[in-house]
Amino acid sequence: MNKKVIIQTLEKIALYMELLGENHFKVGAFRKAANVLEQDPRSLAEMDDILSLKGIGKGTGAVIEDLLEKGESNLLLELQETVPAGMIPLLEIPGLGGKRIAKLHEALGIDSVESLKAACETNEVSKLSGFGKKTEEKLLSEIQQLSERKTSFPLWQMVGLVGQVEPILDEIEEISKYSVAGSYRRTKEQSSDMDFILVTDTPSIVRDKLLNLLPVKETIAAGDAKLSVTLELDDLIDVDFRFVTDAQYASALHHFTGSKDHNVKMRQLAKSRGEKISEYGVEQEDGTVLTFESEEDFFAHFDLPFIQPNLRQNGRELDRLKELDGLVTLSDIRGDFHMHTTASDGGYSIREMADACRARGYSHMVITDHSHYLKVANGLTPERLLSQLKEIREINEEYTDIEIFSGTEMDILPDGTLDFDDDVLAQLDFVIASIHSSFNKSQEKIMERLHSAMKNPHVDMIAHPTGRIIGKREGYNPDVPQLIKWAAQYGKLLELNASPYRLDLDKEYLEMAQEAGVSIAINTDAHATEQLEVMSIGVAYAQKAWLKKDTVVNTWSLDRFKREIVDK
DNA sequence: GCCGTTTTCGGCCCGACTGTTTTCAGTCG
Repeated sequence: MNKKVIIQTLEKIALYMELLGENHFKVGAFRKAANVLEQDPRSLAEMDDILSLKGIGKGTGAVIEDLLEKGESNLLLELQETVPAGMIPLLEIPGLGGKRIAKLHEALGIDSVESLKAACETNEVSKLSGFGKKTEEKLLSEIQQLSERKTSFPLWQMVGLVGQVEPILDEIEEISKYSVAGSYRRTKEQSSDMDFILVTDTPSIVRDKLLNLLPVKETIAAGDAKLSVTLELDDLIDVDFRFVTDAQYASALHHFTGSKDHNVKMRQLAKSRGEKISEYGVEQEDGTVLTFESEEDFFAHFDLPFIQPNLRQNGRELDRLKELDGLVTLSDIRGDFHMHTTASDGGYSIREMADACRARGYSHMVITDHSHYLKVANGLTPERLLSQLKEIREINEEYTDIEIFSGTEMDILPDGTLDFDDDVLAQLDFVIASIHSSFNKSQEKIMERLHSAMKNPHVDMIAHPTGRIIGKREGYNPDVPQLIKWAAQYGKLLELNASPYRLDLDKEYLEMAQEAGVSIAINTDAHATEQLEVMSIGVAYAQKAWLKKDTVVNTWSLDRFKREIVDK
């Protein structure tokens, strides 16, 4: 038995109970128990006190004991007999929750999306009390859209979608100030929708202008406090606009930035002090509502330091306040060690990349074009690489304010060999090894390839270690914990690729790597000068993983980088 | 279902909006 199975079982039980219309606190209790296990860093074998953890009681404890003893849960088996599995997707239909689904099941025997569709079409649903004609029509249209609509948007896509809305907000003069909120503001890998806080004294005017100016496909809700719409941007996406006054802005921004768990924690804290947090401010015991100039002031009111949006995750950030000061920040970054030039598939010359890095105030950088195996990217042959090295040495002489190192992003070939011989690698300052081919081989094979790169004394770093493209492809599924062990053993760096397409390694693994004493390099993998800017996304993501300044190689001084990496 | 340094019962974060109702339940974030 492993912890994942227990967590999944508890979550499944919650799901089935929800479908039965069970009390949502009861449903929540199972979810909470799953969450408690998930948040506990220990493995199952290390947890001798599992049944006495806060949040795990008689009911959830019995499920865990069942699983430990026989590998299955009686409760889940019973639920699965009562509730047809086809009902689970019903929860994805907007407007349907546990109560209504339970009612549909009980009254009309609805047990799947298909049977719900049929019941709507024969107008049986609108005959039920609590359901009406409008609801029936809405359900039909939602079912129609169910398969067509995307439910999550990767960060790289969100950057573009948010960028399509903001210029329209800039146009509306009645909006004095605005900010994007929600999971996008928290640098989440994927978001399901977009949230904006708008400051205005005339919400109804702003609402009407938004409805006119935006590509609205459907209006979900339109009140004086909020407007919810489905927009037809590059994709169909739901967007929430909240209208607040200037005084309410900080509280609203905090509230709608979330995460939900973070907010729950903050509210519990407020409650323990006799206060009440809402999106409009902090209500005192005498009923007066305090508002704040900024989120900083809001946190300060609770004697807390500013907790930046990307750290507002599962609520445990409130227990890690001591770590806040030591986290890596963008201003700590002194260099970028993975970028391409026109020599392979980049868009700019060495000089242009160097000037862009100087403009960012970096003290050092590494040029790392692809190696010859990667034909599609015009990878460099050994000859071209060595001639580039000469060129870099010469250009480097011209600059006094930045040190340009010569490197490569070398392919690890499908058979596990490396794309350059040791005598070539020995001449370079910095060697990245990456997998760009044969993704679909067994994990064992992939690990053999990675191990062969790790063992090579000239290799300094493994780039984008899992090969994932967020929301598009999984990558090559390496055994990352093992990779981290090797990195510690052989003294190699692992990359946090800062591209919003990648964010690879994942934050969970970054935390594990830091724990194991492995140093991380945050790199943009820039193929153009403007892509050097995604460093800020990389750093924000590193903070989500609680990476300390010293863990991140990019914060090291030029001297230390030379000593511990280049001259190693 | 879980929890308790006011509690072993009665809370559990809080508010907006809609549709179906005649004052509110359900859903959502």
